[in-house]
Order: sequence, then structure tokens, then C-alpha cells
Amino acid sequence: MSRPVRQSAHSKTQPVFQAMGRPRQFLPAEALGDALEVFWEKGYEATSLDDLTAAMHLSRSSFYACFGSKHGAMLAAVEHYADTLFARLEAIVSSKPALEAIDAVLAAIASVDAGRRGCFFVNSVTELAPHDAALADLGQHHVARVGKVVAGLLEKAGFPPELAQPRAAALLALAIGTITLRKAGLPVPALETILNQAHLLLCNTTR
Amino acid sequence: MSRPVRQSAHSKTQPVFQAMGRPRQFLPAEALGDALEVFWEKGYEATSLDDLTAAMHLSRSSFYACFGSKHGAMLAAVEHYADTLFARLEAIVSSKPALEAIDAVLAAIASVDAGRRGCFFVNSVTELAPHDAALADLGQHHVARVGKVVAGLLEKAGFPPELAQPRAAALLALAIGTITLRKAGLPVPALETILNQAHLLLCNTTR
DNA sequence: GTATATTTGGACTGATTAGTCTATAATTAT
DNA sequence: ATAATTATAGACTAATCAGTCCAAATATAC
Repeated sequence: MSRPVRQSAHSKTQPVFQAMGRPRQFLPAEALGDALEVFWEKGYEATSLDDLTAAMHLSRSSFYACFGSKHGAMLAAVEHYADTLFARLEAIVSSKPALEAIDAVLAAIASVDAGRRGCFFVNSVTELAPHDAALADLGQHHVARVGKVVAGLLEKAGFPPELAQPRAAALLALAIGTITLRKAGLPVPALETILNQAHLLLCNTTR
Repeated sequence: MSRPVRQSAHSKTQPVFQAMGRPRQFLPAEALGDALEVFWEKGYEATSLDDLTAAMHLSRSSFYACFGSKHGAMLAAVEHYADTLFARLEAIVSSKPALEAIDAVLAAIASVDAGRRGCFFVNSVTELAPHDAALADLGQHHVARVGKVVAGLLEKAGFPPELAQPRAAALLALAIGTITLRKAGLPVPALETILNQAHLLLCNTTR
């Protein structure tokens, strides 16, 4: 909305401080947000460059100058989404006692209220990871760090370390599976019931 | 392989018993199986008609005469896959005591050994359900019937009916989430650990 | 064998694809 | 103002898309 003045860009041709010619007329972060929405709504393959540039209010030239390719924009969008979600998780963790935080983190991952389109990260990994090494790496890294946060939470709640990790993975699987069931048409109350059952995975701290 | 003699076809123009002209030179069920493999490997949008007809050893004419459209073939493939999986589940159910059957059913759904491409049903629902009413219906129906089978198993194992259903949904979510974690790069032993934790959802039959 | 019905291969269609390129507009530094 | 530099719009390209169509081949019923 407001006047873009100077920003670091993805494009390697953009000098950092001494910009001669005309500066960018858009904020890459905002444009990336718009791209994310389209990819989320339609999936990667079903999204055309016309879809993208229309939603981003960009010409093809600007798009390619900034993001390099459709695939590049997709990677950037998924990374941005994962980073944002992870930051939100960390905020939850540092603001609540462990057991409450676990509930809140699971709810945030399952994002039951995000509508039928599900989780953009899950969608993207499901569609692309088997044939896209870059996205597979990104996925592996993100899952690992989220798993670590949840495991840390469990340790804080009294689980021994060797038990915390697999239990965290199970909680993660439960939340992720819930998203898919949402897509398959399960009503929201049923999904909340599922997440509540996660507590059964929390009551036994010895095995 | 062997000589096709007479079969019911998807095409409505095929008479059931009194076929005049040349009979089909392929078995629709076999061709559908080939199509399923391609859709599974590449996803719906990324699969072209050339990909399909090549894998099915069919000309475009034969493909369209038999399946109507790319979308029609996809629906048929997903339905066939779901039916096959469901039949396998029922076979497991009727061959084992309840508690063992639950493990086996979950393992079959999570299909940990099916490789990185995951579950075709989950892939398809994730990619298409939000924008494809026919596939969404199919997905809802299949999830419901699988849920019912698992819930029945839980009742046989001693759970009260009102507890069996949500618990079954949670087990399902766990198995489905495991598939996604597989795609995200988790090693197989970690996945098996997750499925083992499902037992924690089975030990408390009172709440 | 002949007539009939159907399948088949593959050429064809018009639309759409991701990505490139050029001419123009806009902004900065001097 | 002027020169230098960059962003922008949109035409363009070659490939590919899903789907149609027709002539030729083939199998059945009689």
C-alpha cells in the first residue's frame, strides 16, 4: 500500500544501497503473499502464470525478474508459509505452560478453522515432494524443527527425552491427519473431537 | 494378456450381450489399473493424456470411448483404489481378533511400505477435493465407511459405542498423518514408532 | 462372402502453457 | 536538463494441453 523505498530483493542484479534507475514499484513480500494465496487455493500445477501475475498485480517481466520462475516463486511461498507458521508456534510455546501450549500448537497445526483448503505446507509436500528435491528438503527441515519444538514441550511436561521424540511425532501425525480428514469432508466438530483425543497420548509419561 | 471375450464397459453404448461389431481389444479394468499407476505417480494435473494413453497402451479414441474424459478416468481410478483398499480392510477384519485387526488395518492404511508416493486416495483428496464435488463425495463416503469399520472393531474390543467412533477417527487421523510425514521425509522406522503409539489410544476404554 | 457395427491409430483443433524479449516509461544521480 | 539505469506492459514463441474427428482395420452375425 505505502510507498516502497528500498528493499533487499531476490534478484541478484539489484544493488543493495546505490540504486541507480527506477526502483521496484511493489513489495516482494506482499507479492509473495498474493502468490501464496493462489498456490494455496489451486495447487501448484493448476496455477498458471496468468493466475499468478493477475493476483500479484505484476507483469510477467517483473515476476521473472524478482522470482526467477514459477517454481522459484512456489519454493519461496512455501518457505515463507513454513517460517511464519513456525514463528507462530514458538510464540505460543513461550507464552503458555507446557501442557496448554501443546494443545494450542496442535490446534494451530491442524488449523481446523482455515477452511477446506487445508494446510498449504501439507498440500505442497503432498503434491510435489516426491518429484521435487528442493521442496522435499524444505519439508524435511520444517517437520524436523516442528517436531523438536513439540518434543521440547513434552520434556518440559515431564516426559523422558527418549519418549518425548516419538510421542511428539505421533501428535504431529494426528494433527496432520486431521487436516486431511477435513478435506475429505469431516465436519469441524468431529475434527475437534479428534484433537481432544490427543490428550490420551499425553497421560502416560512412562512408556 | 489373454484374450478379452466380453465385458461390461463404462461406455453406455456397449450392448451387454449381443455385441455386433468388433469387440474391445483391451480389458477396461487393466487399462484403469495402468491409469491409476500414472495418476498415483504424477498426480492428476501433472498427468497428460499422452502420459495416460502411453501407459495404458490405448489410442485416444479408445480412451475417450471407454472413460469419457481425463476426469472420468481419474474418478474411476480413485474409486477402484478405494474399493480395493476397503475390501482388503474387511478381509483383515474378518480374519483376526479385534485388537490385532486394528493394528493390521492401521498399518494397511498408513501403507508405510508403499514408498514415497504415499496413498493414492490421500493424494487425490488433497489435490482435488476442494474443487471437485464428485471426488469430494467419493472421499466422504470412503472415509465414513472406513471409520465405521474401525469403530466396529473398537466396539468388539470393549469400547462403548459413543466412544468408539471418535476414537476410530483419531486412529484414522494418526495413520493418515503418518503417510504425510513419510512424504515429508521421515525414515520408515520413525513411522513405525508412530503407529505403535496408537496403542495409547486403545488402552483407555472409559473416556 | 457380405453387411453391419465397432475399435483403432493418428492427424487435427483451438486454447493454454511457461518463459523470452523489446520498446517504452519512470526514476535516480549528476 | 541530461544521462544512466532499471521496471514495466504486453506482444511473442514454441511446446503442450484436453478433446474431436475421420478414414481404415477388424470382428461379428447372418
